[in-house]
This record gives sequence, C-alpha cells and structure tokens, in this order.
Amino acid sequence: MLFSKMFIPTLREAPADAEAISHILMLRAGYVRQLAAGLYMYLPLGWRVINKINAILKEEMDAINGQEISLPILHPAEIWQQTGRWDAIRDEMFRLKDRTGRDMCLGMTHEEIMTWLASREIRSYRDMPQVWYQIQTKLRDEARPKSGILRTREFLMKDSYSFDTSEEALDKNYQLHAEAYHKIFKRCGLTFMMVESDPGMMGGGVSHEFMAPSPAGEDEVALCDKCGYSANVELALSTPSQIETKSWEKEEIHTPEKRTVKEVSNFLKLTPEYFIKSILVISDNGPVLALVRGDQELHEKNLSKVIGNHRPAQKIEVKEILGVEAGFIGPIGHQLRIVADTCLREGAYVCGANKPHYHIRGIKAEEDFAAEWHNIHIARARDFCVKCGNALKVERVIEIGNIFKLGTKYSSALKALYLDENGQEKPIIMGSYGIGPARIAAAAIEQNHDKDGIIWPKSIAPFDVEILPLNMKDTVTIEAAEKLYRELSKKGLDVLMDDRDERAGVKFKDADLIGIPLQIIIGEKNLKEGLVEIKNRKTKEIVKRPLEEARFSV
RNA sequence: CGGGGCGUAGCGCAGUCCGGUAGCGCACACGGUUCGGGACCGUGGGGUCGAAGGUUCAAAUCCUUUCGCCCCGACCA
Repeated sequence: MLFSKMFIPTLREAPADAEAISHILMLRAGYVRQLAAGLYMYLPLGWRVINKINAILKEEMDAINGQEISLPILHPAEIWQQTGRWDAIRDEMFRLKDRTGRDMCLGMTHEEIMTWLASREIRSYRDMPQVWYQIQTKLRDEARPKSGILRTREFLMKDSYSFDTSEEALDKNYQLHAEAYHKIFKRCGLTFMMVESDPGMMGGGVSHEFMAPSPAGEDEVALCDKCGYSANVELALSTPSQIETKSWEKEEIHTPEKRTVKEVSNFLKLTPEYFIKSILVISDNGPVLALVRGDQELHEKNLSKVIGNHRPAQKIEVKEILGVEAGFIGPIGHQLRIVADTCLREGAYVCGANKPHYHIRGIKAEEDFAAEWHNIHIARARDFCVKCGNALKVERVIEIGNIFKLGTKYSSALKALYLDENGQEKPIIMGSYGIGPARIAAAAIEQNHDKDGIIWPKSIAPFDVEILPLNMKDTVTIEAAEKLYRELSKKGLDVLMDDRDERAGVKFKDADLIGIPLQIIIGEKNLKEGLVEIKNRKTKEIVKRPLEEARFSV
C-alpha cells in the first residue's frame, strides 16, 4: 500500500477532549475519528487493525468448533419481554417503534436472539453440542461513554454461545472458551489475566473476566502472587490486617462536632482501624445497620447478597430511625438488624454512641451488640488472601473479554427445549462468551507505546513493515524502494511505503506515531554503499543491511 | 442522573472579568530557498464566535434558555 494513496490523517496535536493514551494516539495517528459521544468511525489504518484482530478471533473460535453466523441488530421487543430483560433493563437499551407501531430495540447483546434460534432448530440431544458465534455490532445507550474507543455506545463484539445437554458438557465448552481466550489474547500481544467475576444480570452462576492491566482501565482486580487467587474487586474476598486488642474500659467520650472517622480518629489520636463505621441502609424489608472497620469501605454488592436490594438512608431517615444525626450512630441501644464485617468480631472499638456529640470507647462484639457476620468490606491492596494468607495486590485493568455459564435462564424463558435419550423434554444448557475487538486494540496501545507513538504487537499491526524512501526526488532511492516493496509483498507481507514527497523528519515522525513494528529506511548515503537501515520500532535499534538481503531480515 | 470544565478557522489556543473593525501558532494554497527527526521567507484563502431569545447606539464579551463535548462520581446485562 502506498502512503500517498491511503487516507492517514495524522495530527501533530491531539484534540483537547482526548484523555486516555490510546484515545490520543489513535486520533493523532489517524486510526479513528469521533462522530458523537461514544460513536467512532474507524479510518483505513484503524479498520485494518480491527480486521487483524477479528481474523485471530475467527481462527481461534473455529478451532474449538465455533460456527460463525450473523444475527440482526434490530430486534422485536417480544423476545426481550419473554426473558424479562425488556423491563429489567432501563435506559441503557435503545428502543424504537417500527412503522406499524411495533416495539423494537437495538441489540445490546444477543442471548435472546441466539436462544430464539436454538429454540426453533435444536430438538434432540443429538443436535448438540453447538457453538455459534458472530462478530457483530452492539448498541448500548451508555450513561457515560468515555476513554475513546474503550467505552462506546456502539461497538463490535465477538459473542459466542454454547448449547449443551448437561452441566458437564457446559463445563467443557466453558473450559474450551477459556483456553481459546488465552490463545487469542496471547496472540494479540497483550498482558492479561483471567479473574473471577460477578455474573450480574446475565444470570447464571460462574463467570470469569479477562483483564488487561492498564491505568486506563475501569475495573480493579485483587491478586495474590502466591496462590494465584484473582478476582474482580466487585466480589473479591480478603482478610484485613489484624490489630492489637486494646484493653479499654467501656466509656462514653465527648466528641464535639466530630462526625467522620477521620475527625474522630484525629481527635482521639487513634488510627482508623480502631473505629466501627456504621452505615444505615434501607432494604426492601426495612432499615439495616451495616458495620465495617473504620479503615474499610462497605462492599455494596456483598451486602446485597445478605440483605437484598438496598439504598443508603437519607440524612432525615437516619435521624427518624436512630434519633441522632449520621455522625454519631452506632450498633448499640436499638433493635435494628445489624450486618457486620467479620473482622469486627475480634477486638475493642470506638463507635458512635447514638447520642449527639458522643462516641463510646471499648465496644466489643457479642458483649455489647449482636450482629450477622459477613464479609462486607471491599478488598484493598495489603489486605490478605483468604486462601493462603499472602498479601494481596490490587491492579487497575481493562476488561477485554468475559465468559458466563448461563445455565437455563434463557432457554427456559424462550422454551429452547430438547428431547433427551429418554424422550424427556429439557431446557438447553447455555454459556455465553464475549470479546471486544476495539478494547483489544486500545489495551494493546495502552500497554505498548512510548512518547513518539504506538508500538503495535506484530500480530495486530495494520502493516508488517513500513518502507521509508527518504528522498523521493532521487531515482536510485525510488528504484530501491520499489524493488524492496515488490519483494516483501511477494513474501505475503503487508507493506506500507511512504512514497510522499515529504521531508525525512515528517516521515520518521509519522512512522513512529503510526507504530508499524518494523521500518526500512532507504537513504541516499547508505544506498551508495548498497545499504538500507532496518529499524525496530520498539527498541529503536537500527541495523544496516545490504539492499539485496533486506528482504531476508523481515 | 449528581458535581466540575469547555464550545472562537481543519487542529491547538488568546480575546469574555471591564461591550466598540475577530486574532495567534500549526495545517491548507501559490512562489522561492531548503532536504536524515514534524524546515525557512513571502503572499493568500478560510470564522453565522455551538444555537435561540433578550439588554444596548453597538454583543464573542452582559442576561435568559437551550444543544453539544470532556472529566469525576453513580450506573455498566
């Protein structure tokens, strides 16, 4: 491909509204342009990258007997109504009506449609297993699109679905997908890990996420180097640091105007670990007091597992229910349901006295209050692994893929049933598995760049090699460049040649920005000795090779 | 949806407080000189100042409304 014939609008300066590195570099290097919030267009270079990634996805999906199909993105509402998601999902679904007034929506994902197809076509246990996949556009009216192509309202997703007759068979397809995903991300040159995740509203039991470490990520995972425990902090468990039990006599202390843990701990010259943080929430069954240690944050999702739906109490509610403002509430002196973090079972603490401007020192669990004990704190770095006791790390990550065991949630709702060996009618057992190609591209840039631009992993670079003939007015240079271009193309390589009549500096800058892994620089002086330079974009190493042999070095 | 910021030429910005001929750099076009890390000189084209309404002799600037984009948070099937 000739640079002069390709649309590569590079930018010297990044548009002001780009923040994430991958976003800035993709704009500057001419890979993408933004149409509106969360809507991006892929320009020739960007689309080549996506297609390279898609090719890898297809190879690895085919290798586990996945079959590529293509489903509509415009869906009739009825199918989503049958699984209950039409109502369960609120503003995030794009909805519309067709000309006859029929409710429709744009697909956020394709469990419903895939299952609908299976319900029509799979009748016997003999028809399974099946793994169907597509690389298809999804639409979600995101509350907050952000970070360039990392979180958009319209995006491509490789989504596959497995249909099986037993949990064991599902396990096998799940495992095959996990292995395929490892291969895919490895081939794409990413640093990544597989972690336990919260299935959320996908339903079903087990799920894992594939995470690429990057400061640009939106998720955090807790990791144990020793035993390999790794989980999204949304569900990670941890053992907090132990603290020495103080031998306090129980007493009320006057703490005027000291409301937060920070204020009271400063006032009493105690570290926050010696406090109980009391949080009043309103559940569907009335108010509940949640307790965590002063240095911890309440884990909403874990609390939900214990008490179901809940929301924080408003200030007025706190006063109505406990008779005192939020800064001075505690677990004693009332009959509220109490759910406390397990670590509070041991030790003596300071907590609110349920009396204005007073706290109590020397509170002990069981002696002074009764509670239901659960792990309801958010795991933090330097907490300890619940499995092996080693110190945990917490890392910021980009979610690049996920796998879910769906079970029969969708097949039951949509009557995707089959007859087993005994003529019994049973729901198909399903799994669903997603990967975002654009996120792979963005994560690759986040993990591989320098001050000059992108450094693509070879496997997903838009081209394998870029030839830079420095002086386009020199016929010897041009001839050498064209010869090399033909030779490399003949080898089956994707070659970009910067044939523009630009100064050398411009070509160097653009080449580094665009990030093709190898550059072959053809300069007049070297060429007089029959030499060209081969430059590694990542290491910046340059080796000189005879023109005649250059093709063997690529 | 809550909090914050920003909309002036393709991009980056100044001008807005304190109303008075719309500017700078880059990019673009033409001419010349240059030519291995985003060249230099000269000339030139390009803007309903996000939009609507209002105040005023006069609005990029003041007031009201509205739209868009970004960031933090909530949310994230």
